[in-house]
Amino acid sequence: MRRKIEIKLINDKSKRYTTFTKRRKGLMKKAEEFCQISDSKAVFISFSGAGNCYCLGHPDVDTVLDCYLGGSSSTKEEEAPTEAERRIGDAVESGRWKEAVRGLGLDKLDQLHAELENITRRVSLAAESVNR
Amino acid sequence: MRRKIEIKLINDKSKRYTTFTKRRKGLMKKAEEFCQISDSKAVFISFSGAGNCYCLGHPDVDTVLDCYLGGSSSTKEEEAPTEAERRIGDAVESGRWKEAVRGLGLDKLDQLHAELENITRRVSLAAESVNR
DNA sequence: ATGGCTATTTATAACTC
DNA sequence: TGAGTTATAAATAGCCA
Repeated sequence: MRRKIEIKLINDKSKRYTTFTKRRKGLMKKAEEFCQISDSKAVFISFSGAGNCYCLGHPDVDTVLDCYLGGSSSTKEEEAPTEAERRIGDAVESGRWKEAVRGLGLDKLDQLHAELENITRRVSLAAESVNR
Repeated sequence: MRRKIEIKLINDKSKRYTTFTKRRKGLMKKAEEFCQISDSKAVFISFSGAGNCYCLGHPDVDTVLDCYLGGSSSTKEEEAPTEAERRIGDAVESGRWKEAVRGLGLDKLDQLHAELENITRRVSLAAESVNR
């Protein structure tokens, strides 16, 4: 069935798009795992032939691009939250995030589940290391 | 020999670095193949813990970054999510929610910790009850 | 297009030197 | 450390519903 293929441009348009989609999904999954497992700053951005943009970044796209482009904002501290940070912070404080979670699909929930276990562990560790 | 592993931060530093190197190589190989086979504009950039930068781009890094930075509003997902889904989905994908969490006080963290255990349990239960 | 389904290929975790 | 080895897990090319 499956055969080894040569890595060169696929000429057939529909086959190329199918492969683009399948491989992009695999690549982004691997990139996410890579970030979670090694805590590396990383970014992946891809444009389809139709011009659609697919991207992911850890801790986020802009932070990694800042590092790459030489920006000084590479070291994020607790000062000056971005719009996104403020938004999430508000959501956490108000409890509205619970509403949002209800709307997520299974794949997003899986992803969130994994992240939650990570952050739960991290929060526990951080809490233990604090004098109180 | 090889066993299935859970995707979470590897705590052991040397093991983490080994995995970082191996997975980064695999990822970059796949990214190159992806670009060659589908002629997608794509870029991958990663920073090691030591700050070393590894990157690749097709047709080249700067071209893709120009598309991303100057380009139109990026469609991160192909579906049409609700505002809530988009907000949380974006936060999960980018990892920015982790930044927001860092700004919370101890009492808020305690509260969040409890909520996380709840939602984690709920997600597990929901996942188990779904046919897949 | 979209989403499975294998038969294979490919990536890689654990191990060794 | 870094560079192989190998047994296993994961990705995916070609099909088809």
